Amino acid sequence: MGATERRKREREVRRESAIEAAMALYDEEGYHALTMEKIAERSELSRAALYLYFKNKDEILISGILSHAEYFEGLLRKLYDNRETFRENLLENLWGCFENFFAKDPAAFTAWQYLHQREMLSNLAPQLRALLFEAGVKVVRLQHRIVEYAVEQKIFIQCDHRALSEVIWSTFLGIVYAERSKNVLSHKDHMAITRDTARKVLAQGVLHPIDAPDQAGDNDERL
Amino acid sequence: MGATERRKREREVRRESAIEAAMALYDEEGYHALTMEKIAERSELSRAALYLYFKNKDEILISGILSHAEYFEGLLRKLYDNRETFRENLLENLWGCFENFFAKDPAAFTAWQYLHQREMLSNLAPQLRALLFEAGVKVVRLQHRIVEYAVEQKIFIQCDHRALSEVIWSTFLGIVYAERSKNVLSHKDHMAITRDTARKVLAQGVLHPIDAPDQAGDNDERL
Amino acid sequence: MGATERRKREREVRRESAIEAAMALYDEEGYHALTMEKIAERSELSRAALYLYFKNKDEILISGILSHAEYFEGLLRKLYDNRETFRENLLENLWGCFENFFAKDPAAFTAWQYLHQREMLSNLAPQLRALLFEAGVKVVRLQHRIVEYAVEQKIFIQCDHRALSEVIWSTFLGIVYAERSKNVLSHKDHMAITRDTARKVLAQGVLHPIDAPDQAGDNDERL
Amino acid sequence: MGATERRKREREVRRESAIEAAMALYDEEGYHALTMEKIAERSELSRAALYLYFKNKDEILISGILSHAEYFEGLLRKLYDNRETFRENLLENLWGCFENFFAKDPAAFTAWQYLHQREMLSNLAPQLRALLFEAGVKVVRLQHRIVEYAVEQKIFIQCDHRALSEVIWSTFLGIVYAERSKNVLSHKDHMAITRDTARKVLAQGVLHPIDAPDQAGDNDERL
DNA sequence: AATGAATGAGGTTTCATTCAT
DNA sequence: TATGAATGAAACCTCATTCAT
Repeated sequence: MGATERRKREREVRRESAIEAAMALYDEEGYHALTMEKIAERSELSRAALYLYFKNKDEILISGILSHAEYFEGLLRKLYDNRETFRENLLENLWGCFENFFAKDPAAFTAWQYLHQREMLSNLAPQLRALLFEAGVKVVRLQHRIVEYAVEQKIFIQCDHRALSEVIWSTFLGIVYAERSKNVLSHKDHMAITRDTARKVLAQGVLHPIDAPDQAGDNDERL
Repeated sequence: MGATERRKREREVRRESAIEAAMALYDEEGYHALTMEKIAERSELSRAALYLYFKNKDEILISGILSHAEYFEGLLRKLYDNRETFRENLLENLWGCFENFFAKDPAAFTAWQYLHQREMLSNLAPQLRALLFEAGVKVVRLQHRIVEYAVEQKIFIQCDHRALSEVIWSTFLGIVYAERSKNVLSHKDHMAITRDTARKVLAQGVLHPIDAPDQAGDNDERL
Repeated sequence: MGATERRKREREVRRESAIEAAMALYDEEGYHALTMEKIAERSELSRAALYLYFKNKDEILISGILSHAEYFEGLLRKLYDNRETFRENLLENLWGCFENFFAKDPAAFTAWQYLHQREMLSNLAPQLRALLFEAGVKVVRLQHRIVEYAVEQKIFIQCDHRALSEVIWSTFLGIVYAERSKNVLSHKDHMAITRDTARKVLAQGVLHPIDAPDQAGDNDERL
Repeated sequence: MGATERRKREREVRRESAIEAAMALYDEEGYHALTMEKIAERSELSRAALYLYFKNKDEILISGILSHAEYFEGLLRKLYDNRETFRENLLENLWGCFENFFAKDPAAFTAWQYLHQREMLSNLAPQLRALLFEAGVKVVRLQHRIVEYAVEQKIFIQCDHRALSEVIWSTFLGIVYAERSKNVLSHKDHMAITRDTARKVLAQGVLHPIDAPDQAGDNDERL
């Protein structure tokens, strides 16, 4: 029994190490350069062993993504459950969820988004596609409900709440992608400024102008 | 002479058709599923013929991307050259450039952004990487200069112009990526609303509040 | 343990069989007709399996050549170490080394010489080129030292020892090449006579005529 | 008529330039790296044009070789016809023929020998093989007859004349091959010494020692 | 449970040769 | 006569996955 337990634990450890390896490789070289051999080497497992823990290559990446998504879902749920407490800070905190989601594992974040793209989903095995899809729906719904509340409460500007929800997410997503291609011009140190600017711009654009006169000057404090 | 001319024209046509095929396939199945065989089949050329027009697979995609980028650069340059005319409409028009860039060939737009990602650039042949990089630098610089002007002229909010430039671009980029993954939840018809909302939010967030009291109400008209 | 050992042995056997196949094919059809498919077929391995044992095509051939070269080096070293014992028989024994080197694996001998040609070396992957080059330098040096000793000791004629060394080798090499093109005219049975004649001529040309009067008559016995 | 003549001449010029290109490439990169494209480029003809002058790739090389062989045959024939005049100088002059054959076009010489190898001959189209074979037989026969005469006349040592003929040729051939692989160790300037040594050794080994006492000292003058 | 070995399927690229003009 | 264009055939190599042990 103790032995069975230990076995299970060990199994989990190895699964985890495979996932980590896959994610790191995805981050460094991209999806199309991911090979079982590299994953095996990096995780110090044999290539064949990977098939003991995962049905196929995609499952490795997707396993990692899904557990990461659960974490994200947890963050959003907590925010939603306490929506009444946060009120004016809802945008700030939603943005914080995204940052958190990203910061915890940037590669998993990117992979999550990457695999959700139409053309990637369509290439996946149906079963994996379904899993990913479901997870996506869950977090999007949750996020929409948060924004819906904020719009109803006139905390955010008045408009279609789903659209607004997408816009907030997109702003964050765009920043991440832009950073991902910014050996092109900007400097590392510039990224922090960019993100900050994004938050500011978004706050000014999204938050309902309760006290119009104050707006311009106060932005920093609100978000 | 006519013959030589016709030959050249035909050659161009076939190059074009290969590029189109590659782009369409990229759009449908993603970079990693792109094969010479599929490109050949789709463009009704033989696999070997493709090598008459391009040195290798990546060059096909990148050729398409670069000519598309030139178009984009043209748009931005025109905007920059006429920046004094546009003034208050600079944001609207910059966003319009992005929309235009995207609308003209969504697949090429996506490929452009995709290949600019760190891990993709690093996997490219050095020569192709250089081409792509250069093209990227050009448009980014141009865009930065436009925003720089708008910030100086107090048309946009006061802040680091490069950061603001990235934010505007990121917002658009994020929208595109979000749409690209939205079999997940939203409907086609919803996308229009989302984009519109993005423009609105961005305008409110970016444009300098000249007449603070009017601001909230006027946004719709301005952008 | 036994299993690991057996695995290793099996691995060695298959490597060997691939090398043999490659060498036989080289012998029959020449370097430029060598293909992985043929090697695979002949060695009863799959094409992919060959890549388990060797990095690429050339490595197969060169592996065979190098181990063959080591054998040759061993022969030369033994001769050099016992040079004082052999003395008058040094030429005979040097020639014997060549014969031995050749006889043990004629195809490997030919391949060795073939790949050492300028134009072939320059087409090889740098790493393989280096290996081959090194091996070449080793045996040439050793051979030069043997001849150097014989010249110093006035066993061979007085002249630049490196040049003389080359000449002895060249005579043997030339015979091999000539035989290799002698479906042209001669008969198999004629080759033995030719080789014998070569030895005789070389002995008469190279050995120092200590007792001039005896020389002509004694040659046969000496070599 | 003049026109026809001119055409023919032009044709010949282009054939020649193709052959030269092929030979130069063979020399620089080896047989297996020879491509029609490279030949075309170097000879400033189009790839298709090459097929107007030659039936296939091998024919280009072989055409060059054959005309070169005719030159060699001429040299040998002259030597044979004047054998009675040359007598003691027969070896020297035979060696001279070889040197001449080689010096006039080293690449063609090497190609000649290379294609005569068993495995190369067997890969050639039958018709080309026949041509090459015939040419080979011609020169070998001639050379054998020269040596036969010298043996009969007791100018050369007494032994099977065909074997001796091969040995002389082999010595020269071996030198050429050895030089061809001598980036390995020796220096350019060393080659002259080597060749000279070869001549000396061969002379001492082959010429009949008419006046035994003189032999050792006189070698240099005789050859 | 674990893994070294094996491989079929498939990818990119090259090239001798043909053909339409 | 000359050639740009085209391609079938084949080469090298890779990799996800299976299998025997």
